[in-house]
Amino acid sequence: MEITGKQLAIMETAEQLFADNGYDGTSIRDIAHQADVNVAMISYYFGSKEKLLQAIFEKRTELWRVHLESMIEDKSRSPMEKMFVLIDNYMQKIFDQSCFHRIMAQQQMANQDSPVASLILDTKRRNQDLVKKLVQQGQRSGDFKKNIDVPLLMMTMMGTINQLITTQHHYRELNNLQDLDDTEYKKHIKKKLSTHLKSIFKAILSNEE
Amino acid sequence: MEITGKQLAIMETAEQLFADNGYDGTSIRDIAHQADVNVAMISYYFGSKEKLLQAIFEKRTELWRVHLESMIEDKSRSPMEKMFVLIDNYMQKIFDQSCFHRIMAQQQMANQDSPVASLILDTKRRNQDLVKKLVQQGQRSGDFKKNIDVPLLMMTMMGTINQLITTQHHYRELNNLQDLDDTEYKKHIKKKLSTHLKSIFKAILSNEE
DNA sequence: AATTACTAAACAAACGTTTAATTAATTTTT
DNA sequence: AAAAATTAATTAAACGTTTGTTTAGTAATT
Repeated sequence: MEITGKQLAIMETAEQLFADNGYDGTSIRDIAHQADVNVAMISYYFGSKEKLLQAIFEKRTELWRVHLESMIEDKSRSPMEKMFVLIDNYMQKIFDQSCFHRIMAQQQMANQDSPVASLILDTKRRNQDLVKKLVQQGQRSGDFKKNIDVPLLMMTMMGTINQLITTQHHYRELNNLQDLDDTEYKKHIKKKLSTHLKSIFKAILSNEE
Repeated sequence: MEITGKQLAIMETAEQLFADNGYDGTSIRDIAHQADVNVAMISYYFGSKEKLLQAIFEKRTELWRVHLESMIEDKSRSPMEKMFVLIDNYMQKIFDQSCFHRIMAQQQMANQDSPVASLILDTKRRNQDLVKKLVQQGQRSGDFKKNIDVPLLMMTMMGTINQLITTQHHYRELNNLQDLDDTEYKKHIKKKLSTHLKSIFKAILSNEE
């Protein structure tokens, strides 16, 4: 099924509204109005509200996987370098798709099983396996320590970035950065966060005494 | 206003349902049914659905503040020890009130200003100020490094714990820990997380080369 | 006797979805 | 290439539920 302009407009509008007001806090009429389409078009194109959410998830999770796999198998970088690339890639992805990421955060918080819930779990499982592979590479080459808790490491990376993305508006106010414009602010916080995470990873992973 | 048994039942039920299904995903009738009270009682006692949420927030944020303040002024502990106590206290609090914490997470994710939104922001600002104070103590005594980004440090602590709490059910499955019973599992993960966070904090804060 | 706690029923508004009718685009037939 | 037939896109209105809240009346407590 090819995606027309109108379908894309619906999906993008829905993404923003779901992120800001939650899935249940957003009505079909809200979306239709903001995307400037008739209410019936959403059922017509996607079938239902939930299937619209699914469509958004499928579109967003499509490309991410392949990217990660090839990066890990890259022979030209050291394990620690790869880990740093991973951090920057993950950050970039989430900054670029912050609305979608916020939807994902609220969906995985909900304690109910839905089509998207299992989609999220699958993605996470795959990602964790890949990172585990990368950690093992580093351990074999002697670059990394022996006892690494991969799930906890992932939790720190994802959790820290997540915390920043989900509470951006708070962070800015808490640190008196309102005078910076949006792009300036984003650049600033990205640089800071990247350095921060890398130093944490180095401290946890690195074998130097 | 004193809280009767029935009001408490409503608040506790609401807390769990809000956490599991989201605020908008939970209806007044859901709460009334599960708490075994008449639908009208919720409006009668709390005024509205939103005021019920506010009541839950006020009850939960009441005691936390005083506790933190006295802990930081404690002269018998070193700055690093205090930081470790802070980590354990924060973890304990969130584990004990995981439902409430999940509600808070979804509320601070929403990009809209509500009574609870400003309540959250206030609490965060206060907490961050207190931690900043503690960091300065450590810097004056020479225990901590000079350049510490307090907001980022907080983000890592809260983010990591948050990530664990909001995705507990995932974590358990991802690490094949289903055979452990609930209390056993909680004990296990708490111990792990505590060590993990402390080693991160030590790496970031400590002045030893 | 008067206030408080509680209930079942009703309220209007909003919800996601469907229907039936109309317009636009595409394909088939002349 | 023009006309007719067919399919797809779009609309306004209506559907039946569910939503949060209120009302008017009853039972319990003070």
